[in-house]
Amino acid sequence: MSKKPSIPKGTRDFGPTEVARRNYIFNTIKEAFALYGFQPIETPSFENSDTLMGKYGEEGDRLIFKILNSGDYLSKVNDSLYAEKDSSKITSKISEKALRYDLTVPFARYVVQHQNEITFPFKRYQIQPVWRADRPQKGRFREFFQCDADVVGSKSLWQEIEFVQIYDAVFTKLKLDGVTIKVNNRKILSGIAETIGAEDKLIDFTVALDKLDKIGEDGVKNEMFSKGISEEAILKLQPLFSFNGSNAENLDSLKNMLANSEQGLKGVEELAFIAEKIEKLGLSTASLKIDVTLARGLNYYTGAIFEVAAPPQVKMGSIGGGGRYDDLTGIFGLKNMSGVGISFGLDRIYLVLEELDKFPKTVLNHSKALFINFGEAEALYAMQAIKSLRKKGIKAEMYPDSAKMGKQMSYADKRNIPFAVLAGEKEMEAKQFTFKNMKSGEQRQVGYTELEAILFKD
RNA sequence: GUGGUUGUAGCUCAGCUGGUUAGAGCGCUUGAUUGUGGUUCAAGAGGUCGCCGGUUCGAAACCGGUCUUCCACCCCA
Repeated sequence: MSKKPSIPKGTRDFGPTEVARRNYIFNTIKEAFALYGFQPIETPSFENSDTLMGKYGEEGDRLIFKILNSGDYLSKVNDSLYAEKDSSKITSKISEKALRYDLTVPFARYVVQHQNEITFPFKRYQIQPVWRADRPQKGRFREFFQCDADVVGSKSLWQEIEFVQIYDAVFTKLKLDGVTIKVNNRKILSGIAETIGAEDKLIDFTVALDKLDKIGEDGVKNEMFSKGISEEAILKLQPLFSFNGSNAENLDSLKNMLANSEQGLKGVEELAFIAEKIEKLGLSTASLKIDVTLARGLNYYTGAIFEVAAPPQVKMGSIGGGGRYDDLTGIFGLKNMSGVGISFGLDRIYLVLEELDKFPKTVLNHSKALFINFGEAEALYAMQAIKSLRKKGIKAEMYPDSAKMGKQMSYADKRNIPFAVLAGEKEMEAKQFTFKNMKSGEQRQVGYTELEAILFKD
């Protein structure tokens, strides 16, 4: 027992069924990305620490996995620094690389580094694992996959519209009906903060507002108050708590509320553009909902903010998110490069599809036929047939050992291989095969041509 | 990082307020059935009770630590 090996907290092994199902999701997303004109790139699993550190806030820095330097890394730490026992100061001395925390910042780094080779607007997608030194929880892992698509180099709001359509297309294809694509705009949030005179508290304000679903109206107000937002300012927010009309109605109320904020009105206008065009284009199974409390996510969003909520019957955090960031590459020295992107949370989508039993039954690929092994001469006879079948693209295999027949048959049974093929002395003499349907138990003798025909058809 | 929770056979789990040889179902192996799996029947293998330490005449059970699981908070996909 104690010798049993294990894997680190928050990581998982994937068996054949899980891999098949994950690939099914990956492929669906990839096809959609490609269909909308995105091309794949990949970046290293680890980056230089200074590329990542400071990009996700203080909390983010804590959650980044740092990679210890090679060699005698402690030699660079002088005695006084060591004596101070300040972990963050020492970290920068003993670790210069870190595992990537998301795909957006490495992408920004990529764009800046390759700006002269890239044709803008640049549309890329990227499906790779990311790592967070978080404490695991439902749908939260320390290693998980993100599937991102981003466009840089265009300010057009049509990109936002494209992304809403991609979300709809992917979840429709996955048969996951009833997802809600929530959309908000950072300019609206800033506008509200401006209107109530709490501009300097924008982050605290948005973080608290984002919790409305969870802690309710009073909870949000209390949290804002405890963060130093005045009671008077909180009173002005009252209209926000009764936003349950249609998108158009909500936009109207926002317009009134933000009448004195230029940037707030700009945000309303942007949202209205997106909502109106989506309404005219139509969505298949998803719905678009304006949600002014949507604020979560990274601080670099400057325009649209997206978040996708799973169908209400499953309890799961967001299964996708994204937004526009006018100055993402600015942190790496490339100005005026607007970007907008979305992300699919593969691992969570998996959990949701599993819970709702939405995976197709045929996702797992297995052999069509198992040839029973009766000994060296018979195995060669079988292998010749298998070789021909494989040339036709028919998946077939032979049991590798000349084991007892019962064992070979039960192997076929357990692996859900639908047909068994038996060829011993008698069949070899007659140039035939005994072909058995594992489900019905029927069996009969056939020649190779017929064998191939049946297997090809089924 | 904070609070709670979980760990017993390959898997899912029983195991009383501390008491002698730790159980069940499923799975596995073998046989009934030397060219036939799924059903049935019979027999069998498999556990230093997560790990380390402590209390006790005696610990799977109680205490401490540690790792792990799951959940909530912070934060996030």
